[in-house]
Amino acid sequence: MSTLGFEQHDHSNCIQGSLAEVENQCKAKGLRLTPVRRRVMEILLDEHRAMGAYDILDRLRAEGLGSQPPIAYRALDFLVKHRFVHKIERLNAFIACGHPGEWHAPVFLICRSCDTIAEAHTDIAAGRLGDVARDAGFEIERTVVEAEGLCPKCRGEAS
Amino acid sequence: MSTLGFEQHDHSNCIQGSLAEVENQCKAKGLRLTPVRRRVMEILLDEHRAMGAYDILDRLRAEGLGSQPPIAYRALDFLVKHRFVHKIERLNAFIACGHPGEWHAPVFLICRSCDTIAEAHTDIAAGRLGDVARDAGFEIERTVVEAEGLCPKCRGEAS
DNA sequence: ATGCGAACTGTTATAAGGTATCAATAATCA
DNA sequence: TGATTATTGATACCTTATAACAGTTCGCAT
Repeated sequence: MSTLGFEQHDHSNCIQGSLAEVENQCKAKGLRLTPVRRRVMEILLDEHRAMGAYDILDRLRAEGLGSQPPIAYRALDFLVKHRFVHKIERLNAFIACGHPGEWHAPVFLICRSCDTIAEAHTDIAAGRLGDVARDAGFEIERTVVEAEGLCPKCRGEAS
Repeated sequence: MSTLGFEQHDHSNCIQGSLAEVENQCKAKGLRLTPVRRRVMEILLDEHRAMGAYDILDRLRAEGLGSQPPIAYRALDFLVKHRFVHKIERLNAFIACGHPGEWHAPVFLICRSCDTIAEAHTDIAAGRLGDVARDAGFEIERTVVEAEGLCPKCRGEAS
């Protein structure tokens, strides 16, 4: 189990590292990290928060990289498909993955107060969810696991 | 742990029972189960599947119970708030709860082939998700746990 | 190097999901 | 009964997402 997101970190380093990792993964798998896709990845890494597709599109538009919804959605589809980016279903928003490319079933902890999102990894399908699926004879292909609540910082302030 | 949804059952009985349960819960808690709210609950019980808000609105409209989006969304907000109905975030759709009113954190198993959805209950926050949250110092208030894959029936057919 | 198929981009149009606002009405209770 | 609150009705609007098709670029086999 590992968690990222509520701690401080060297962000410029994290951007470079993640981007390099995405590039490596693409090279290794023969995927095309085109300028739009690369830029969407960079934007999400840079902002380090969940962004709506139209927020991303606004930034692309400002940079002359495309101004219509399909441009952003197609890039996001690619990045999500290859697990470089995750979609937060609860928020209809997208966030850069903390472990790009590695196989994992992510778990998100969403703070309703400060909107920070932590991404954790644990073999959730081996836990209760796995029990439930096994019991029902259900074969899991993808999971959406999101918890909403208060992060450590906001918990402290609320009390 | 309990699962409902991939088995056959006496549906008219299940509708009556659930509706009676909702009525009881409302009476007990002093909630107003108005005609629109009651009808939305009935529609969802009747269809026994995840429905979009606009699907529900179409049925309300046909019955003269309101024709504009807020009518449906307000009724759904009420039903979701009091846990008589759940929202499936992955599908932007709503489904009648299998255990109306009881406290629970639902888990959904969504079949991508036949669109059937099973609702299971397990104390998921006490499992891996709980571990992750505890580790991060995060206080969980709500959870979204949805698995996509193949139900027993479609698994059999696919092989 | 050239031509072919597949993948990607650009563009238009539109579908689907959801909310803000304010006026009118109905229920609750002092 | 009158004040208060919850609910409904209606208009307008915003956000999120996709379909469809034409044009372009890429990668590869000849």
